[in-house]
Amino acid sequence: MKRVTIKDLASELGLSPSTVSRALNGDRNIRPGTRQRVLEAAKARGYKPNLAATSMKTGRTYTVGVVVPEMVTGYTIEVIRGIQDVLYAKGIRVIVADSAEDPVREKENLLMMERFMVDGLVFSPSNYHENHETLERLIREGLPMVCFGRIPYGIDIPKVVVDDYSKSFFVVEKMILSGCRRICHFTGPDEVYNAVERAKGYCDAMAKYKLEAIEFPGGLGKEGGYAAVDRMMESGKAFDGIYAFNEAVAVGAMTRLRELGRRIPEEIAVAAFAGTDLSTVIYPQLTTVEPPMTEMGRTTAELLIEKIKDPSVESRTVVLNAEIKLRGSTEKK
Amino acid sequence: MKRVTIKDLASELGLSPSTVSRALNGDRNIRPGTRQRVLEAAKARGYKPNLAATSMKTGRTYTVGVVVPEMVTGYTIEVIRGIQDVLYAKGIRVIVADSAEDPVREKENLLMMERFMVDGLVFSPSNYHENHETLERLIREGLPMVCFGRIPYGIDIPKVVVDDYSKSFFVVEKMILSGCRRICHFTGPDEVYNAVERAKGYCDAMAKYKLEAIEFPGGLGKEGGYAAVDRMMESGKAFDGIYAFNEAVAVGAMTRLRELGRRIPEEIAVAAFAGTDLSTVIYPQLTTVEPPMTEMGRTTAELLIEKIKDPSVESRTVVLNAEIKLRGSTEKK
DNA sequence: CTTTTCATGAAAAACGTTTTTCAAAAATAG
DNA sequence: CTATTTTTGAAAAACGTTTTTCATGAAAAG
Repeated sequence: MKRVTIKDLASELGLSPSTVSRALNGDRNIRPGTRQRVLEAAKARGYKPNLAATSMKTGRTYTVGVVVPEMVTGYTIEVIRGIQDVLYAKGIRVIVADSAEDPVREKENLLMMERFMVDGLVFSPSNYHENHETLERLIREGLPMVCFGRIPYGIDIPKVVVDDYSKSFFVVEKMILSGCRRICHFTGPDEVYNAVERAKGYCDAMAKYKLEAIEFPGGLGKEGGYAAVDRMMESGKAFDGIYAFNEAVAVGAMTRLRELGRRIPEEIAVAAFAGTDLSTVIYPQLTTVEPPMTEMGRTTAELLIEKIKDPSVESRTVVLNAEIKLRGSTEKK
Repeated sequence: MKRVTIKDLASELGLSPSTVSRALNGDRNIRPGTRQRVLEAAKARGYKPNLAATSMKTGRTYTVGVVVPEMVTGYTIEVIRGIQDVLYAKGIRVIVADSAEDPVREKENLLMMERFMVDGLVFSPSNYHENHETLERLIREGLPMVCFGRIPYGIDIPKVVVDDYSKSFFVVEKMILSGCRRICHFTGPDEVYNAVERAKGYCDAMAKYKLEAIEFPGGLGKEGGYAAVDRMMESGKAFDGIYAFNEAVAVGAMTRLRELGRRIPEEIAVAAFAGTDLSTVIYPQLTTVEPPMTEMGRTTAELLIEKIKDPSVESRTVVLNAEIKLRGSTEKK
């Protein structure tokens, strides 16, 4: 089942391949009648351009890469869907690779995207300082790149983020206003930009109300949250609230709290940044700060397209609004 | 930052491009010393083959498409990771598109993959009878294709599945043996192959113990499970067990049961097919039948590679073993 | 030595486009 | 009508590979 080429169309219509190419690409140096004939024949014969040939000629591959630190939380998936929405609509192939929170794999992924000759790259680093050389080399060599969510440190690059700091501040403040006094923070890894910002927001909110800020490392996943509860207990201090780096940590914490017979939110309230569907399927439902994931993906893709079209555009940072969703884990009835 | 080509290497080494190509591709008509020199120069100059040019010549794009009915459950993501594991290791680009359970989008996705000139396609249909014409055309035109999980009806194609029927049978039997007598089934959509199989397994298990099989439509998501509980209540019959088509349906059901004050598993036990991480973060933890997702993805990818290499191989069906995980939602302490 | 075989590498064609250059035809101006 | 401009489309080159064909020189055989 051989694919029909531009030459086939040309000989069928008694035209030259160049004329057919012109007609197909909307070049204006062509008689409307001729264009019409070509377009009809193309449709009739089911002509589909050979992307490889087009790539060869134009130097573009019509492919972009997406490298993300993980792919298992609903969070990232939603962002990816947003990216795909925009790019697929433009006929651009999207290749996603997941670094599994491992900088070594992340580097491999970046190099793979380079081998794949992507026209541009969406990158969300596993942490903010690893793989800088690779990153800088790629940018220096002219690969258009946009970051979202987690971002690297000290690199001038377009990015799409939410305001981790102030949203953290506000959600902690809400907890305080609803009666919590001894709130601790289960932090994310130090190497994650957002973790640092969220911790700052927490500390400043506590400071505003002259409350003591206490942190326990919570990591990225539920195991971390689970363990952090134990460390919290061992500290000997009494707490009536936990603000977790993310949803998974919060869920792990809640599991442990339940095992220990603590009632949520009566004895201890729980809130977290970055909620997905998971927040509403657990009980009690989790109070969260929810970034607009799909929109984030869409915006990221648009920024990238902009950058691919004109690599000299300055690196914009788009800050999207995250919504605070108060739910059962902090709201006593 | 121009990319170095085979020609650059050739002129640098005083060889012809063809010789360089030979050396790079392990052709044996070349003196070991020459090959060595070429390989070293390639490494030194950072030569990376232009994939578009290679495609052009070989007719392969080194790209495969993956079309899945949804991408939000951990289920599909894990399978995708398995697929990526295998294909990325072989330098093949993986392009994933999500049909959002919509046959119209699904068709668009299939056509998009065709435009993208994928070398092969992994396909998991949203339901078993839509888009048959497109599917059959693609296969007829020689596109290598493998299905996993959900499968289309009446099409001879390699596939990777688990034994929905017997696993359903066994898990329902376990519920019966642990004391349940009045188990109902929250079914998946009739158009999904697996839903039909799972329902059969349920019915046959009930029949074996001379128990009445009663079904309520549960759909694909938690909303369906939530609503099904209400329909179950309205039926006026008393139930002490729910076997749900999938995890999301079970979770929806459990949410509603909790609202109604029913204790799980004491008053009513719950189990479901296809568990992810979600099963263990809810309370009580959910008894599930867990297909080996990543392995499923890996096997699917291997079958596809086989089919791409030799399109004439017969269509194998690989049945993987799913594990029954008994957890708190059925096990009374 | 000559002839035959073999190893090695050069030359050139090809893949399907896009794009530049150019020539012919048509339209306009004088 | 001729001269000039504009429109239209053909021809050919190019993108970076792979692959086929061919020529050369060296080694082996006679």
